[in-house]
Amino acid sequence: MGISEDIKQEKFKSELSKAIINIIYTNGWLQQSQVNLFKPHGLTTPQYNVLRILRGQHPKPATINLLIDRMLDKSSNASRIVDRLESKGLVDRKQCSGDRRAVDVFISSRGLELLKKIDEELEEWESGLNTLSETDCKTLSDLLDKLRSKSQL
Amino acid sequence: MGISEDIKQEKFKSELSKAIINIIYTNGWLQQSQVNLFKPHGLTTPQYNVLRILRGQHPKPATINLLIDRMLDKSSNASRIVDRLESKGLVDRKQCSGDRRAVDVFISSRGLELLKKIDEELEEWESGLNTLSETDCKTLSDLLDKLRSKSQL
DNA sequence: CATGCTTATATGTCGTAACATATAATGTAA
DNA sequence: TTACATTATATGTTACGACATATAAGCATG
Repeated sequence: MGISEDIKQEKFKSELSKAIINIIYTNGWLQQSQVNLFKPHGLTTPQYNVLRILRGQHPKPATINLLIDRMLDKSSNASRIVDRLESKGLVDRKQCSGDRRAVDVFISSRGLELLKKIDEELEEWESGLNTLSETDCKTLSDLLDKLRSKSQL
Repeated sequence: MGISEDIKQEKFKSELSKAIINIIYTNGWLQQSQVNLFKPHGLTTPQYNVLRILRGQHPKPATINLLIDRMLDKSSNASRIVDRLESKGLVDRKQCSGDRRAVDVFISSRGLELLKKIDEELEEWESGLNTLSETDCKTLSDLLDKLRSKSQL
């Protein structure tokens, strides 16, 4: 049971090409299982990530700019993601006192509760992923680092 | 230069958690560099993938259903992706003779030319990624397979 | 053949990424 | 202080994934 069976492709152009396809496929597999975890709680992955950043700041607020900085995929859509969290009552938005251009975003108590519940499930989820030893994990991380290192892209 | 520096996070909950974040980050890094390659040619990644499937069938057509089957991320949006390829003159759509519900999609000669050009660039791109040995690539693929194996997700 | 089920495709909605532009507040330099 | 650039956020557009529904054609069973 490897990538070959999973995507029903026997031959690959090279070992590198196979490894790259495997990274992309494994990423999809990971993301999908997280989506399945968030969905019953009415959250998307980006919404969960924003909530987590806000909890990291709690009880201090975060500006939209701070959210953009911290979101791994730095998009300029933080504003709309906060819109949706706000309409679900998971965050509050107030005009920033110091800078009237900026907006202070706070996680609400409902947001904190939801996050707590989800994070317990995430904990279980990760402990279900026990197929790799510590050494395996380190090797995997090192190889990924190496793949990205000093290549001319 | 590893994932720690890249995402500016020193501590991770576990080696597994670090490896997972590394997979997601590396995936983004790979996807982005492919997007940069396709963009000058006016193609998105899904559009490129559909074109490649069509070339695999050439000179036979593919139905929308076949495209859905082969697209790694099996969405039901093949129809709209073909719309966009058609409006760029890269594919042709004809009603299927045998089954009037189905549609035969063909890659056009312009589509074939474009794909040829892009694939030369992809070749160069992959050969720029020469930081991993054959053995490294195999180990990496094996570890990813192992991560996905018989876990209870 | 008529009825109903299934299949192939298309279309509509929502949330998102990526990108461009708009607006208002702030900072700066003459 | 006025004019201009910059910053923070919001909004608009396009393409997409995921999902639901619509429509038309084929199939199957009576």
